[in-house]
Amino acid sequence: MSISKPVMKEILQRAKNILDEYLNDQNLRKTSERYSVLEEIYYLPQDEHIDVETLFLRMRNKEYTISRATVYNSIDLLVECGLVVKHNFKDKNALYEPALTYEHHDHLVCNNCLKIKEFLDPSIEGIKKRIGKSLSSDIKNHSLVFYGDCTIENCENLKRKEVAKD
Amino acid sequence: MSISKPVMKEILQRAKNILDEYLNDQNLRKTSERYSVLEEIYYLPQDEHIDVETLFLRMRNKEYTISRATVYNSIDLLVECGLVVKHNFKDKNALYEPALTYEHHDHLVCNNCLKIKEFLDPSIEGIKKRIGKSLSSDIKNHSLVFYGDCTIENCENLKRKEVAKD
DNA sequence: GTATTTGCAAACTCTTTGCAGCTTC
DNA sequence: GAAGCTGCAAAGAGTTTGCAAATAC
Repeated sequence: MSISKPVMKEILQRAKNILDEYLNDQNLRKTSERYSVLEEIYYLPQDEHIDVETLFLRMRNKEYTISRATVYNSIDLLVECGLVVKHNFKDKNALYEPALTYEHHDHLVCNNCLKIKEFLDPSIEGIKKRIGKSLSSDIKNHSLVFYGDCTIENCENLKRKEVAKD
Repeated sequence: MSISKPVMKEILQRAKNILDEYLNDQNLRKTSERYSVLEEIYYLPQDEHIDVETLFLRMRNKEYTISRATVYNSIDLLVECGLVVKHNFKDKNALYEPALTYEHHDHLVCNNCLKIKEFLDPSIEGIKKRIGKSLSSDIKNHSLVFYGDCTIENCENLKRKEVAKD
């Protein structure tokens, strides 16, 4: 399920090529910031998603001297050209992940520890087809999120701790 | 598919009873604001969803003298006790709808006119069961949203208009 | 009567905007 | 060199918080 480093590099290269092409087509400039943000997001391990602030701080702690505004701008551009996926999970900031790395997948969020797991179930495609037909829509993409309680593992109940009053 | 007025009243009454019970159980107070917000949300026609600001203004334009903060508080409480559902559609404010009125359903958002349609497809339950088992989670609820382009009707391309530069 | 809830305004968080200076083409 | 992009700080939008006054129990 996880991806080896050489394969990872290859995927990142593919992503950069797509970005090249997109920037060319749209007559936009190839700034180093745009490629850095792309890289940073593509280096995320599976099951990990990142918000703008964390990404900004992480890049600042490295050699980059990027600004928050540029992170926002670049990330929007990457979402637009389909290289990055944006998620709006319930009661969380917007979270981002690479679009090309892992097969298309959906998400399960634990109500207690807030951990996010990924899964894949092909029958969602059937629903998509049926509904697209019956509601006259050319369905381009979807977001499927399950919310539940971990039944095994050390689920930490972060949320409950937060809410606890004493 | 739509609900007659007498049935509507009955559903609202049922919602109020559940709220009564919840407030009793939690030792919270039965304030008129909480019931007014519930009512206002339950009066929404099908396919309509409301955000906090619109709800606040709508109530202010009626006989109510509710504050924004109270709308936020009440609505959170109603979500907690399961009477109201909160949605985080892509690039939209949080939107709310009644939980008891129509059968559980999912949503299709048009990428262009931003209209929201509702649909029902039972096979989502199968996916839920399978994934809950394989990822060891007691899945309580889900959010399924399709994003597409209307293929018929007068789809107004609101979004494209907004983005247009000339 | 006491504790909770409300209303208001101020604070906070996340995101966008305006603009001078820098970079890409 | 012109247009686009960046960085910064300030502004905006949506939401939360603190506190005095009002209300439920």
